[in-house]
Amino acid sequence: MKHVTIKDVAKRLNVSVSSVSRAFNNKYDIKKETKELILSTAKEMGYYPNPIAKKLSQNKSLNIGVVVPEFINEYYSEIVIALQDVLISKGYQVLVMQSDEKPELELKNVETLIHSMTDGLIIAPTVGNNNMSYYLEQHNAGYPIVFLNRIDDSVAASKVIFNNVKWSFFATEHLIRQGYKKIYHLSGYKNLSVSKERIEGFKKAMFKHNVVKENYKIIEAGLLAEEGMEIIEDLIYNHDLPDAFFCVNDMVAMGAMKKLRDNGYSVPDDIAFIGFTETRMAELVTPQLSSVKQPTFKMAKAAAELLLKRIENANEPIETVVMNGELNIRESSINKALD
Amino acid sequence: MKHVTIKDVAKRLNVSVSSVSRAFNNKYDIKKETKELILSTAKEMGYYPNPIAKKLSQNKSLNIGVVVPEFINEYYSEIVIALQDVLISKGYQVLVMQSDEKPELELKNVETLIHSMTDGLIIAPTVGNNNMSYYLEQHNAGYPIVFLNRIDDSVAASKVIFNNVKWSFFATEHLIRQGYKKIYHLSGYKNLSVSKERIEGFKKAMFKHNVVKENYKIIEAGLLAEEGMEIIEDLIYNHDLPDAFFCVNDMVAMGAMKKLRDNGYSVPDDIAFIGFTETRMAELVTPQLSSVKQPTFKMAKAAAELLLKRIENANEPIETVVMNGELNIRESSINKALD
DNA sequence: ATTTTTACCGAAAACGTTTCCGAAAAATTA
DNA sequence: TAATTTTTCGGAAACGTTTTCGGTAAAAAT
Repeated sequence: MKHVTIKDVAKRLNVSVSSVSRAFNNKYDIKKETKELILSTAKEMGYYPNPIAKKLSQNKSLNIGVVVPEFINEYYSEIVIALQDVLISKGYQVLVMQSDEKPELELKNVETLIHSMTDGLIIAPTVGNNNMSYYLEQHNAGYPIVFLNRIDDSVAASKVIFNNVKWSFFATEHLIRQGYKKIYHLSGYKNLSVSKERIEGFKKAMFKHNVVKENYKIIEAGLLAEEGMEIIEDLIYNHDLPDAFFCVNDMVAMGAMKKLRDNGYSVPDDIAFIGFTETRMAELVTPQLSSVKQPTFKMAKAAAELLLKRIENANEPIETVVMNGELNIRESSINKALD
Repeated sequence: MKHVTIKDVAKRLNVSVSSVSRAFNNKYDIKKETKELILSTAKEMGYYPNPIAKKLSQNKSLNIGVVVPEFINEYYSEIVIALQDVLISKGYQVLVMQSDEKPELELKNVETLIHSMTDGLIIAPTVGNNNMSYYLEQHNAGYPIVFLNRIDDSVAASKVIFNNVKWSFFATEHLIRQGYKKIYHLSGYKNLSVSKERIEGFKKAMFKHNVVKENYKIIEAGLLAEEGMEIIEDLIYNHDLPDAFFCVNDMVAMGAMKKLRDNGYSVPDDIAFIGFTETRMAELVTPQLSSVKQPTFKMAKAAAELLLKRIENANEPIETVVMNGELNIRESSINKALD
């Protein structure tokens, strides 16, 4: 596997390497005919510029780091795919790493990526945000970072977030309007900013509609189907079931629904459900699950573009993009008694 | 963002750059004390070797290309995650690209990866395997490639495949043993090798148990839930429903089950189901879906290791690894009439 | 005491590009 | 025709490493 280099094609044509370089990056002065001659014989010789040499010479890695908590679930898979779409089309390579919801691993990954000379970083931080000070330090030292989700509004860096408060408010209000009186929220880990925000939206709806304290409850479940199932087991054991559940995400909702069905309850006739961060499975389960759809692709695209702007111009002002979603009402939250 | 280079630390200590290099790659002769001195002041100065320069100098990119049809579904997400696990731990970076089941895009991705100087490639080829000759040409020219899934046994290259024939035989036989008389197979795209193999296993079971032609059928569905749903619509319209379905994957099975439930059929009482390539959702749907679990992590690990062996030693003989799975029987395929 | 070996280190070439600088050639102007 | 400008190109430095080669000094062997 001997590779053809720029020198080989220069030698073949008796031109200088600079001319060959010029031919490939139509940037500098070069005669049209020589350029075409160079390009055609280069092609014939099977020459492709070595990107590594290019990176070294230009002091740009054209690599971008991405750190997500996981990408086994649809949400972050879609995020990663969308990020790749945008960044690859701009000539970048994308290095994806998972933090696995572990702050130490996340920090290690970020350090690895920074020391690997990535030109910038997009990160969806995990729960323990002790690392944030390090990230901000790097950010302020001029290393471009864009945050995606899971981040407090106060952080002085570019970020793309979903309006969790607003849409969990809408989701909850929808349950109230359907006539459900007793509504529980199965929340995510409470130190996650998205969990906090969804709790806030839930509470807002309760306050607005004057639901009394006895008729709502916030229970910390987690993000996994199993965690939804466990909570339901407890609630059944304690004879403490509401009319409806608003769940932090679809997986928790599906786990909870499953456990209820297995215990003879019917959804939505006995208990209604609405999820969050819609998955494709929402339409495939019975009953179909109502949920809030997030504009994953748009969010990732925005994050990528924000990052590229900061890479190209270090003085680009920081920016916060807040995205909205849509409420998809399906069978699981429709109160037939309303008709 | 000025980076500390090897020269900076050499200058600071009045040693040569070669000594600093030696200190970092404990390969050549260097006195223990000087090495430690260099390492400690390097750390203090915040020096990290520039991997790009290292790659150029060593003529190794330490990059590995991975091409999968998609990674929005669990299966390839897990594959990618497992590949990354192994390869990153060996010091490689992984560049993942999707072919989106489009042969042209796949070819383009592979070319990009090869020209990006990746040290090797792991690929799960998509349907139109017109590209195979190009891949084999590169392979024979000394570029290390390992194939994963979706590939004919005849291809003279290293590969890791799942024993589809055997396990679809087992899955089908399980349905027969449960007493189902009329069994249809919803297959994947017929030009995909995995589809062909699963069809073969299905047929084998039919022949072994002397099921007559009128009592089985192979219907090309695809790989998506929607495609499973469409087929069911047709079958209902034609009053042509069997006792049981063996589906090419869980998504098709879930789509089909959904459509049947919506039309008043009960699973498994009216019609039984078994899927393939188990997903986490199999346990969350009602009834829980029987399926064949593939050892995703093991398969990816094997592929990564095969590739690394070929990268380290070009004369490493090619190897075919055939993996087995497990049959997970759940509610969807249990015939209550049997008791 | 002399020779030989060993341990350690520096100089410099190499990896394959880009890009600055200056010069030759061509085109334009006077 | 001479002078000036513009176009085109080659030489060489630079990017940050690794690694070969050779050399010196110290240690070991004779």
